[in-house]
Amino acid sequence: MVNGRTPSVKDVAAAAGVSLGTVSNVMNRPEVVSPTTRERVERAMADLGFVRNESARQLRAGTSRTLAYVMLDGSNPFFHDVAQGIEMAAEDADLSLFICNSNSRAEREEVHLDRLMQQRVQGILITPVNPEATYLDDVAARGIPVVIVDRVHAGGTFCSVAVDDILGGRIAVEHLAEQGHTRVAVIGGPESIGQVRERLEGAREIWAELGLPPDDLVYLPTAALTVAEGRSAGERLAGLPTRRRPTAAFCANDLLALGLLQQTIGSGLRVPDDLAIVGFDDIEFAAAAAVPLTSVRQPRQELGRAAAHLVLDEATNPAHQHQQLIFTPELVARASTASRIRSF
Amino acid sequence: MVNGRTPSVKDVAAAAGVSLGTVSNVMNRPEVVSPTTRERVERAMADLGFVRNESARQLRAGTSRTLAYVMLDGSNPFFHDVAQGIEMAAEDADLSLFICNSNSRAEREEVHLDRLMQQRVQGILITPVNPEATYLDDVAARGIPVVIVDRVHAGGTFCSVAVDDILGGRIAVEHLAEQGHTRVAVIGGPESIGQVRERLEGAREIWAELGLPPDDLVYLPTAALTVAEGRSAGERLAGLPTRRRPTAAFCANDLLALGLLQQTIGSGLRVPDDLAIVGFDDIEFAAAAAVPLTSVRQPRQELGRAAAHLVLDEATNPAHQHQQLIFTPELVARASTASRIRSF
DNA sequence: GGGGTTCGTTGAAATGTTTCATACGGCGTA
DNA sequence: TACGCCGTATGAAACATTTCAACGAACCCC
Repeated sequence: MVNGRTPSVKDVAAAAGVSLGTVSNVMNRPEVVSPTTRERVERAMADLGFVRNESARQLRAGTSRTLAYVMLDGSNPFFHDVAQGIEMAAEDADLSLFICNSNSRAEREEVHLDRLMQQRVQGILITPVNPEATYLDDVAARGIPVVIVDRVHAGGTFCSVAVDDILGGRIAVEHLAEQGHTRVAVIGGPESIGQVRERLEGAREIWAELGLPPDDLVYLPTAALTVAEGRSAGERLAGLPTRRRPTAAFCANDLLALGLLQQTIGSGLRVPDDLAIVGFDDIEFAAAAAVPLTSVRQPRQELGRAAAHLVLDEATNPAHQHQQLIFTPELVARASTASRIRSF
Repeated sequence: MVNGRTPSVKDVAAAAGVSLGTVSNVMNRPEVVSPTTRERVERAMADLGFVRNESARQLRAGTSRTLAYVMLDGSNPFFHDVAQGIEMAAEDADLSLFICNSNSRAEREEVHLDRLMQQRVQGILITPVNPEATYLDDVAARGIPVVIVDRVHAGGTFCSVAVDDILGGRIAVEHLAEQGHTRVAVIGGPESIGQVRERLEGAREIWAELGLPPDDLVYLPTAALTVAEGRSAGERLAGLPTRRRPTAAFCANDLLALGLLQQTIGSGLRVPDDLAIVGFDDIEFAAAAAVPLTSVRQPRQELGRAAAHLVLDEATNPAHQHQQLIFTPELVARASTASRIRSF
């Protein structure tokens, strides 16, 4: 403790009667220092309550021990599962993970990136508001490895890890068609979000391939991917004339689907009998809904883990090559789409 | 950019034809430098792509621009809402927030704290595995402000922000009793978690005060506060002989309640008619459940915000006094406990 | 025209660590 | 005995920034 100031290596060295360099060696190359002095130094550190100053270490070493993840929406559990995957990989590499949340606002994202660059983080994982934003290129240009998570960068100038969202949309709607639905709602928005665009696109693709009339795939746009917007979409759905009303809905994510589910049941309709519902992401709460939700599963933690490995490779391997990892989504069928023709 | 190295103030100074100190002034005291030189320096910074090195700044200044929150369970949305409250307060103070997750493991918590001390964060907010752990005292002893979130420290040597969990347990069970329930399950665990202990304690207290027989308050312990454990508790509940089976359940948090809700509905029983359910925390998914969940609301974001203010006060105000802030929980009644005697 | 004041800029010191070339002492070998 | 070697320990330099005392120039007032 000494006179109020937090002790430095210098204080430890003085207390142990050795030089600065030796104290540093005890911390970084314990094998080169003799057991007796090492013990003496360690005791001095304990006595003084010495804590290494990471800023000084980093300044000298030029490298930090942190990774960062800038997530798109902190209120969506999906991103926390991704973060957990990153965290595990970071832990294995003995790194800390700095988690930021842009809340889907580009200017917030930019502020975070700026700070992270100042911190000289080893690498940045990001689910960007817009993967083509030029400030992402600026970050990469400064030599900081950047990996896009849950999106693909058109230019291919970053690594990226994503799920095939078009395929995800396809299998969701194909599943509904297989259950005999011939009038289906697709719910999601805003279309400025790439994931949304592609999931809807996949839905339309397969609908056309199945030879079903385009008008029977009803698009209900939403302003965000939230539970509240899901409820509101449910109200609009209920307001449609019976002849036009879909018997099934594909939502662009699980939050929407949960909101829709709630609104539907609350208004006295039955799921799946009156309305079948498919979500996307397969967050934990999807399975836990009162009517367990059919959903398109993304390998959430795996996504994060893979992204972390890519960013570390770029940071440490001079021969690193950018790659675009695409995972395959998988339909998890649950009660919310249980067949209406069960006895067949 | 220059020769591969990232440019420093020195490079900027050379490019702008001024001294080191002037560049620093442009960044930290723009008002003292003349408009023309300032503009010249700013252009040089932009041209070179200069990014201030935060480690060096921090080393010299002795103070970081970060707060940290060590949360107890990253899979519980409650803690993310708390984090969001902290984040907003941090943003107002122009600080970054470092979020860590101990996953309820004390050794992980200790590792995080160690790293945060090395980073010289301005303050640490923590929902600890055990508020009496000695390593928390060690952190405080090194002069880093520590605030306990969602728990109260017995010794009162830290600030803390919490909700009155005993009261929360009381109002939950009182609500059920008011609805006419005379046999109630209380579900939660492990009891090593202080929040759980107190919520159960409050339940027992009010039960006794209402003069109801202790045996009719049935305790079902769980191994964790998760959805899966909630389901498992539901199975045990269903397995009880009809005469002994409670008509209502109070769960120590919403995840348990959601699991219980799902299991109950899945097994063909109706909520609230066959089983009324009260949760705790009032996370967003509580309202969004297919049968909207009655829950004891904690002011989640407010908790985080208040904690952040306390930690900042301790960091900056020499006259700081430790305080224990206790918020009052509030019952939010929804369909999962809608009265069985509605027509009265 | 000299003394004082203000404004803008400078240069050096200081922060806590790591690294690296160097020094030292003891020991085995020629 | 001289030499080289090995295992340890040392001290100084370097990292990028901030801060602060000091300095020069311009200006104002008697």
